[in-house]
Amino acid sequence: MQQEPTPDGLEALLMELVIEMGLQRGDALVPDLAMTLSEGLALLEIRHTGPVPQQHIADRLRLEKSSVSRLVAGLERKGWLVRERDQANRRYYRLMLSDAGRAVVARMSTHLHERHGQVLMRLSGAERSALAVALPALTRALRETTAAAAT
Amino acid sequence: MQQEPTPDGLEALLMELVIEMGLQRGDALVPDLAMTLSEGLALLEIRHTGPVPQQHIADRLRLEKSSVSRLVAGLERKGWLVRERDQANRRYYRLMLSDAGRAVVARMSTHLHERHGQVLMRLSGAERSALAVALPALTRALRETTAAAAT
DNA sequence: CGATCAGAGTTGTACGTTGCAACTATGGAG
DNA sequence: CTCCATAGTTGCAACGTACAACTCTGATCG
Repeated sequence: MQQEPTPDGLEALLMELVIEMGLQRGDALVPDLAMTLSEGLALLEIRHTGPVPQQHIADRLRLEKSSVSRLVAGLERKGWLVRERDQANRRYYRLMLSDAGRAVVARMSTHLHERHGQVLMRLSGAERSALAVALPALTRALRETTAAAAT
Repeated sequence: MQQEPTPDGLEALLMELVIEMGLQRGDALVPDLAMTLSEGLALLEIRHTGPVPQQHIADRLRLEKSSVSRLVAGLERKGWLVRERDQANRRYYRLMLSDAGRAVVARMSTHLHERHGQVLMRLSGAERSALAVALPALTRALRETTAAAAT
C-alpha cells in the first residue's frame, strides 16, 4: 500500500499536465483568442498583485526583462493592460489591467475552469477530498521552493 | 471548510508548476545539458512505450508530425535515440532509446526527483498522505480527459 | 493487375518567443 | 557633482512550431 507520494508521481503528473493543458501551443488558454502562455500568466499575475513594475513580472515568470518588455508592449498594444510610469519613481512602470484585460482574464478563467471541471468529474469522492487537501499544499510548497531557489 | 477541490486550485497549481519547473526555458530538465521540454517528453514517452512510430509521439505530445520529424532527427543526431524502419511496414519508424539516451533519461529523472523531493519536504504528513491518493488519481483523470478530447 | 487512395514522414517557409548584449534614463550615495 | 545601481528598451541571433506541398509505402477495388 502506497502511503507516501513518489517523485515518480510528480513526474507523471507534470507530463500529463503539460500535455493536457496544451502548454506547448499558444491557443489553449482562451478559445478563439490568440494568447501565449506567458501572456496568460502575466495577466493572471497582474490581476493578482495589482500595479506592478515590469521587473516583478520578470522575477515571477522567470523571464528576461527584455522579454517582459516586449511581452507587456504586446499586451498594451492589444489593449489588455495599461502601462503608466510611477510618478514617485519614474523608473518604474505600474502595470494594470484595462477593462478589456479584465474581461479577457475572466474568459480565460472560465475556460480553464471548464476544462478542470471535466478533469475533476473523473475523480471519486475520496479522491476529491484528498485533492482538496493536497492541491493548496502542493501549490504552496511549489511557491516556497521557487522563492527559496531565488535566494 | 473546503471539502471540494476548486478549479481555482488547479489554476493556481498549474501556474506554479509551469513556473517552478522552468518550463518556459529549456535548461531545466537536465543540468548542464541542452534539452527542450518537448525533447524530454519525447524521450520519456519512448522509454515508456517502447518502439513507436513518429506519429505516436505526435499524438501523445500534441505536436505536428513535421515538428516531430525534426525533433526526433535532432535526438538521433545527438545519439539519444535510434531510428529504424519497421521491416513489416516500411512506412513506420521504430523509435527506440540508445544507451546514451537511456543514460540521459536516467539523469533527467534523477534531477526531477531531487527537485520534487525538495517540494515534498515542505508538506506535512497529512498533506503527504492526501497527495499520495490525489496524485495518481489526478494523473489518471488528466490522461482520460486527453484521450476523450481526441475522440 | 493496374489505378486510386490513405497514411507516414520530409522539407520549405514564415512566424513568434526567448536570451544576451549594448544602450538610455532615472534616482540615490559618496 | 560624479559615480553607480537599477528599470526598461532595442538589435540580434537562435530556436520551436505550424502549415502546406511533397514523396514514399502499402492497401483497396474494379
